[in-house]
Amino acid sequence: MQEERPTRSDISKYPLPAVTVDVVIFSLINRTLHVLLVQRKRWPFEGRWAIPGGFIRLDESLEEAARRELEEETGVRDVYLEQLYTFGDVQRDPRHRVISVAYIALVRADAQTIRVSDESSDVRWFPVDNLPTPLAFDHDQILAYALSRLRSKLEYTTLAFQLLPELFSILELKHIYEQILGEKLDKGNFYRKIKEAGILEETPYIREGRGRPTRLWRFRRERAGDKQFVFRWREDRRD
Amino acid sequence: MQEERPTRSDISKYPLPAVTVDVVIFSLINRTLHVLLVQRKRWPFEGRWAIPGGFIRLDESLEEAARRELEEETGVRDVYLEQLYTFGDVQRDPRHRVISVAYIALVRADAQTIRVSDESSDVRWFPVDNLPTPLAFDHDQILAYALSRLRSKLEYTTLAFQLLPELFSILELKHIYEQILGEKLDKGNFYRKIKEAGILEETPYIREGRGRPTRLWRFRRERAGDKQFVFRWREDRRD
DNA sequence: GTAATAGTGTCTATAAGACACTATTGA
DNA sequence: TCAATAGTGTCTTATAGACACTATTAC
Repeated sequence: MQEERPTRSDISKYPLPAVTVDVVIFSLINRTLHVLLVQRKRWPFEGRWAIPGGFIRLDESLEEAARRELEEETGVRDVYLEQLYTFGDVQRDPRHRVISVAYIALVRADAQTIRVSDESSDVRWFPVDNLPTPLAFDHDQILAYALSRLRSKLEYTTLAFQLLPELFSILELKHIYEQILGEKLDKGNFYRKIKEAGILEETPYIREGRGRPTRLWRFRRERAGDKQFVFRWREDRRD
Repeated sequence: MQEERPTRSDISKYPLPAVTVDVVIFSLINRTLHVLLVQRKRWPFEGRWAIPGGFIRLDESLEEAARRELEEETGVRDVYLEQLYTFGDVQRDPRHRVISVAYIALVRADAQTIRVSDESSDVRWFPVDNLPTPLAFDHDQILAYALSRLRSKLEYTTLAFQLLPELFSILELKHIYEQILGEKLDKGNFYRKIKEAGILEETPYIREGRGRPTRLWRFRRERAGDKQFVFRWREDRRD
């Protein structure tokens, strides 16, 4: 397929790749981090599970395409959405040259309803530590990268709040951090640090449970946008 | 342009966007951070400066395309290259729908030679704090993002070494950090921290200058890959 | 009382920042 | 000698981590 390098003025003369948007959708289900996958009906990789996605339309931006996919799969709007990476190996789709712009979405616990599209035979949430591997295409790689990005961003952003309901206890928040980071955190240090950060707002609500009732808190959105906010747990991060 | 959502099986029936790879090429020239820009010959944005880039070929991966662009513009191979972000707003190119996968490249000081292609009337290095704005397309935005990524990654990676020659003094390294971070660093603290990090290897070489001669060091590549290496200067980063 | 969960206090080791000091060259 | 640049030492303060302790509920 050797050819003269096309200039920007004669786009239409040259063969074009297809562009898809794939969305790795995370949510917390039963206090465990899950990811939404769809099962493929058709060749190639029929029967295998895949990250939901689809072709981009010419009249929508990449992020609009990602939001559309997300809503088609989960019926959810207004979620946290972030571009992850663009995957473009020549052979990643056996049919055509397909370049995939991958996004990460965080869906609030319990907010989601799942729809099954006509392209996939099933749609299901999987715990991230028990995935139906191997996935279709290069989706194992995409998902692994999404998880690693999630872990590292958790340490210096308020991303964890995107997974929680409006009101939550501090120990629930700690539990999310432990889920995503995959390690135990010290309770006292967590209390200290989250309170010093000043990003939580106390509410008058109390939730009763088995032991001592727990205070509920709310995320202070206005503070999260402050320039200096960092909530770091470990020093050894590298994206 | 409403249409039925295409499935992965009938790619060819639907209109496709074009995909380009743009490479933001940084280098240190006279101890100052510069970026390589090309001046456009043709409509649109003729006369304006732009980030070098070009269309992707169907037989090369995204990174291969970026390396090819880089070599076409600078003649340089074996440089640090990292995918930055994919820009896909509908109206970013007035002629067609064009999706651009942007890369960052770091070219060693003094290694580069510039070539002028037939598409641009001029190619030139610009100091990052004195750019010929506005640039063509959405390239102001791409460049601003590239700079911010460079700044934040500098704090937790060994990226700065990619800009230095094989042998360098510790104060030269400090100078790069200051250039990219845009702030002064304490000399004593810099010496302490860089030495404790264990990523520099002393060489027997000494360079003479105006004042006291200075010891030259080498970057220990093997240590840079170690799992725990971090070289952080500030705590307030956010990508 | 005990089990269960929520929440606080405190000690210590380490790292960051400020900044003063010493060292080695050329003119 | 001084100017110029290279390099070291030390004090203070902020923070992370470990971990023991107290608090409030149901039974």
